[in-house]
Parts: sequence; structure tokens; C-alpha cells
Amino acid sequence: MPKKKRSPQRRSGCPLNASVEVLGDRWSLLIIRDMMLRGFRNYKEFLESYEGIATNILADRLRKLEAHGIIATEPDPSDGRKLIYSLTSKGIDLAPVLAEMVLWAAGHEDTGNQALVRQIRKDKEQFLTAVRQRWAAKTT
Amino acid sequence: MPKKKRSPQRRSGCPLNASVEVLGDRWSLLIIRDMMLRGFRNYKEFLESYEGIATNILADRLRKLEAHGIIATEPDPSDGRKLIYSLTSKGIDLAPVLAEMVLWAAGHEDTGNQALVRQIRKDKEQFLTAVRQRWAAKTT
DNA sequence: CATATTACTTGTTAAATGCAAGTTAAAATA
DNA sequence: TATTTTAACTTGCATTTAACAAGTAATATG
Repeated sequence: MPKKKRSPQRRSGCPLNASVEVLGDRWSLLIIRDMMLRGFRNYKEFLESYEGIATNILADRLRKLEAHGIIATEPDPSDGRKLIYSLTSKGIDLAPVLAEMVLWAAGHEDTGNQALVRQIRKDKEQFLTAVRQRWAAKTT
Repeated sequence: MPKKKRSPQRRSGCPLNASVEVLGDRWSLLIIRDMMLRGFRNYKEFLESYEGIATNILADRLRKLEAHGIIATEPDPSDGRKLIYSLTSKGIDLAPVLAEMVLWAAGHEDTGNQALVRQIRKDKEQFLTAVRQRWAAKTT
């Protein structure tokens, strides 16, 4: 069962507010996207991602995401300089949120990556299953 | 058919990034929640909402949400001082995003409003239908 | 007419973000 | 083995955004 951390300085107990406090900034969800959909697993990959996050902001967001239990960190056994970042089950559970945000933007804003949009539209459940399986394969 | 505005200064064409650029801050989704779930329709109600938004930030977010076509503004015929804010169909289409964010936080964070969570869990589609109908009733 | 209400704006201060450069440890290369 | 590269950061500083407090203009109410 998932452990739920009590957060004393929450603005309110509303679950939407909790999500906003954890994810409501300009970078966190993009990092999660890169892990979930592109399989990124280390610092340099995130840094080079298209939107261009600054290195201090990336370090800060990775720290916060780990503190919230959304990602986990482990040393790379094949390279002592690298760390491997991975999504926890709490992080993988964000797949439906990402999926709905993608569908909303694809329907109302001018966006690209139609392949992804089509995949999600075709069958949402199947998309979620694919994400989970993809992740399970990587971590085993 | 919805009109899709071209945004020249987007960081990328990724639809998730588009959503993050429009909604990725600490207040926008809470304002939308207040309209969608609590039926708030004017400035003072938003201001008095539990999380305590500052008045200049509220004015700024309402302006931006309107510019993005998520909400609409009209004068209140019964009181010349008031404006009535309402969700557009683009705004109502955010219901699935909000629903998934509520479910995620309810499952992984320490939150309240279990009535809402139960309602969404019970039947997601029914929840969405209820939101849409509730809104249609108000605007007609 | 006096007071109150609504939807704001205008300072000012504090915090978050962005940019450039520097640091440390490990790995690859000459 | 000495030197160079690479990875994952940190540090310092400028800029942008958010928060807090106070004020204002246009109604409305008593």
C-alpha cells in the first residue's frame, strides 16, 4: 500500500491542490514525460531535452521529485559518474494525467507529435498498459 | 470545430508542453476547479477561495485564461460592478485532466474531500457527464 | 448623500527562474 | 600514467514572477 506523506504547509486539503503543489510548475511534468515516454534515465538526457531546462533548475526538480517519491535514484553500476533516475509506481501512476493533458492540448492548441496523440486517442487503456509494461521491462 | 491558436514562442510542439505552458502554475487549475466544481462565477468568490490567491495574481490569471479561450467574461445584467466568468467548452474539456489529478493525489498524497474523490472513482464518465450538464444548466 | 461593495491597479518586497561559469569525481584517451 | 573528457552537479548574479499591503473607480445600498 502506498505511504501518504502528511504535508503540514499545504494551502488546503483539496486533492487537486495537492497535485498542483507537487506538479504545478513549468518543468516537473516535462521531466516525467521524458522518463515515461522517451525512456530518459540520466541527467544529461534531461538537460538536452528539447525545451532546454537550466542545469540548476533540473537539479532542483529532480531533488523535489525524489523527495515526493515520484522518482528514485540509483548509481549506474557501469559508470561511476552516472546516476540512474527511474519512475516509482507513484510516478507511473501519473500516466493518466499526462494522457489527458496531451489529449486536451491536441484538441485545443496547435501542437505536434501526432503519433503520440493518435496512440493515446486510439485506446487510452492500451496506452496506459503500454507505459506500465515498458517501465516494468526496463526496471527488471 | 475548435480554433487552434498558433503560439510562436512555445518551447516545443509537444502537446504536453502546450498544456504545461498554459496550465503549469500554482493557481490556474484551482480557478478552473472553483468554476467547474464549485460553480464560482465572479472575482470575489475566487478571492475568498480557501487557498487564498492574491488579488493581482487572480486578475492576471483570469486575463490569461480568457486570452487562452478557457474562460469567458460577460457583464452581470443585475449588477453593473460584477462580471460573470464562465468556462468555455475548451475549459469544460479540462474535466478529465482535473479528474485524473484528483485521483492521483487521492491515491498518493494525504488529502481531504473524500466525497469528491468517491464520486470520481465511482464512475469517471458519469462524473464528466455531470460536470458538463451542470455547466449547461447554468449557462442556459 | 454617505457608506459599502466589486473588481480591480499600483507600489514594494520576496522568491523563483534563467544564464554563465566553475567544481569534483570518474572515465576515456594519448 | 598523464591528460583530456564527460557527467552531474554548484555558485553567483541578473531577470522575471509571485506575494503582500494599500489604494482607486464605478456601482450599489441605506
